[in-house]
Amino acid sequence: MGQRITTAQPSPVKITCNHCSLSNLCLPLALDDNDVNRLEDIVQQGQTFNRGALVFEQQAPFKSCFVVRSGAVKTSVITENGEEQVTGFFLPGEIVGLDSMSDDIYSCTAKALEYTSVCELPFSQLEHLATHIPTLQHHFFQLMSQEIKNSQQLSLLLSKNSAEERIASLLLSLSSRFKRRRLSPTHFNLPMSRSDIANYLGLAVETVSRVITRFQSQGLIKAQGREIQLLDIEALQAVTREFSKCRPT
Amino acid sequence: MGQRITTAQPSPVKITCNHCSLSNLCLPLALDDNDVNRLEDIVQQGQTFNRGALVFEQQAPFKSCFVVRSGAVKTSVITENGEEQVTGFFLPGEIVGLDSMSDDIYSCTAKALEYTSVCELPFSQLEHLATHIPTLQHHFFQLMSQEIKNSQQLSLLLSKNSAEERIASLLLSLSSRFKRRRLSPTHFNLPMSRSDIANYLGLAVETVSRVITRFQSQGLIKAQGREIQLLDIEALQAVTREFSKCRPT
DNA sequence: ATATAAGGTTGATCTATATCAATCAAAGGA
DNA sequence: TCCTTTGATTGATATAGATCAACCTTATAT
Repeated sequence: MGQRITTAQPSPVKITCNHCSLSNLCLPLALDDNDVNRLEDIVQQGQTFNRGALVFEQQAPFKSCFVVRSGAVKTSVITENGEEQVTGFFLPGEIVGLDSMSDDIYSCTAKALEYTSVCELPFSQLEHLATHIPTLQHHFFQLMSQEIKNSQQLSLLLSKNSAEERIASLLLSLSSRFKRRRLSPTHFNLPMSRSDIANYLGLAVETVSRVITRFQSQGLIKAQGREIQLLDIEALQAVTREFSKCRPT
Repeated sequence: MGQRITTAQPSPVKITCNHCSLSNLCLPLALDDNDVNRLEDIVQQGQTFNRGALVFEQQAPFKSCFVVRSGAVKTSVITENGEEQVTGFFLPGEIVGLDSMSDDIYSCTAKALEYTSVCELPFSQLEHLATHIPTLQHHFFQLMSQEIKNSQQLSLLLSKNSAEERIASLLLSLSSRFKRRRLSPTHFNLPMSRSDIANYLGLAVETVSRVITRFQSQGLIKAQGREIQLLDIEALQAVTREFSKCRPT
C-alpha cells in the first residue's frame, strides 16, 4: 500500500459525539448533553489518514486541533539543523495541536503512524464556543495545563534518567494509555518504530534495541518487532524509580 | 537578612495595571482599557517575597497563578526519589502556575530567587472573567500554548544538545528575556545558582562550572560569580547551532 | 520468486560528561 | 574579627551510552 497518500476522505458514517466510543475520554467527558450537541456542530468528524500521511505540517497556517479517534499520530519538529525531533505520540482520545495556538502556524508536523481517523476542532469556532460554555473553557485550560505537565515530565525523564528508565517509562505510559482506552495494558503493538522511540527519548537506536533485548532477557517483557507484552509491570515500575540505586553496604 | 521569611506583605503603593511598567508584556498587552479595569478588580497586587520564600508549594491547593513583577522565581518538583528537579525560571512579566490548572493542587513549588514581587491572579475569578472577555481567553490559550512550546524546546535541548549548547542556550534565553524587559541583554546578574542551572539543564554542577570558564577563556563571556557579560552573542548563537559540527574534509 | 530497501539487532570502540576529591571564595553568624 | 557554611572551581578517574560497522530480518517492489 502506498504511504504517500495525504488526502483525507470524509468517513461514510457520521457518529454523534454522544455515541462515540471515546466520549468518556474526549471532550464530551466534561459537558452535558445539550452542550455536546453544540460541540458536535463544529466538530468535523471522520477524516482518515493512511500510514505516513500528514495530519498537518509545521509552518502551515494553524486552523484546527485534532482529536485522534483511532490509530496513532506522531508529532515532530524540524530543528534549525534540519534534524527531526519527535515531540510526542498521540493515541485515541488525545488532542494534537495544543502547542500551536500561540502563533498562526503549526509549530510541529503531525504524521499518522498507522491508518488513523481524527475529529477536527476548528480553533476559532472552538474558542467562540468556549466563551459560551464555561465548562468547555475550563476543560481546555485543564487539557493544556496537563500538556504542559506532560512535557515537563518528559524533560525530567530526559535530564535525569538512564536509558533503561526512559524506555520503561515510555512502555508504562503507553500501557496505561491503552488501558484507559480499554485495550490490553499488557499486550499491544507499538505504533512507532525503534528510531522514533530513540529520537523521542534522546537515545541512539542501538541503545533502544539493546535495552529492549535486556528487558526481554530479564523476563520483564516479551518483544518481537513492534509487538510488546509486558510480563512484569511491577518490575518495570521499579526500573523507573531505581534512579539512585544505592550500592548494598 | 533572614531568608526564611515566607509571609507576604501587601505593598504600600497600589499601581494600576495600566500604569504598570510591565503592561506591555503582561496581560494588559492583549486588552483594551475597559477590560484592563475589570482585570484589575481581580488582580491582587503587591505581594512580596524575600529570597528563598515560597510563592506556593507543591501539593498545596491550587488557587492562583502569579505574574512576576520584579525579581525572579524558580519552579521545581520533588520526584518520587525525593530529588529536586528544577522545571523553570520566571522573570518579570512571566506567569507562574499555568501547569497547575488540571488538578486542584500545585504541581510544583515556586520559590523566590531574590527579593520578588508578584501579582496574584485568582484562577476561578480569572476563568469567569475570561468567559466575558474573549480576548482574555484567547490570550490565555496563547500563553499556555507558548508554555507547552517552551517546555518542548527544553526537552529538545536536553535530548539532543551538548553541555555547551545547553548553557549557551540558557544564557541567550535569559539575555533576550532581559532585553524584552528593557534591561541590558549583555550584562546581567544570574538570579539562580550554578547548581540550579545544572539541575535545570540536566548537568552536573562541575560541568556547568567548566563550560562557563571555557566560554570565558574563549572570550565569549565574562563571568564572575553570578555577574555575566555576554561579549560575543553571535559566537554563542553559533554554539547553540553547532550541534552536528562536520569534521572538515 | 527474487531483488532491494528499510528496519532492527549485535558487537567493538570511543568520548562526553558524571563522579569523586580537593581546594578556594564569599557570605552569615558568633 | 574569626569561624562555619555554602557555593564555585579545578583536577583525576570512571562509565553510560554514542558511534562505527557488520549482519540479520521483514517488507515492498519488480
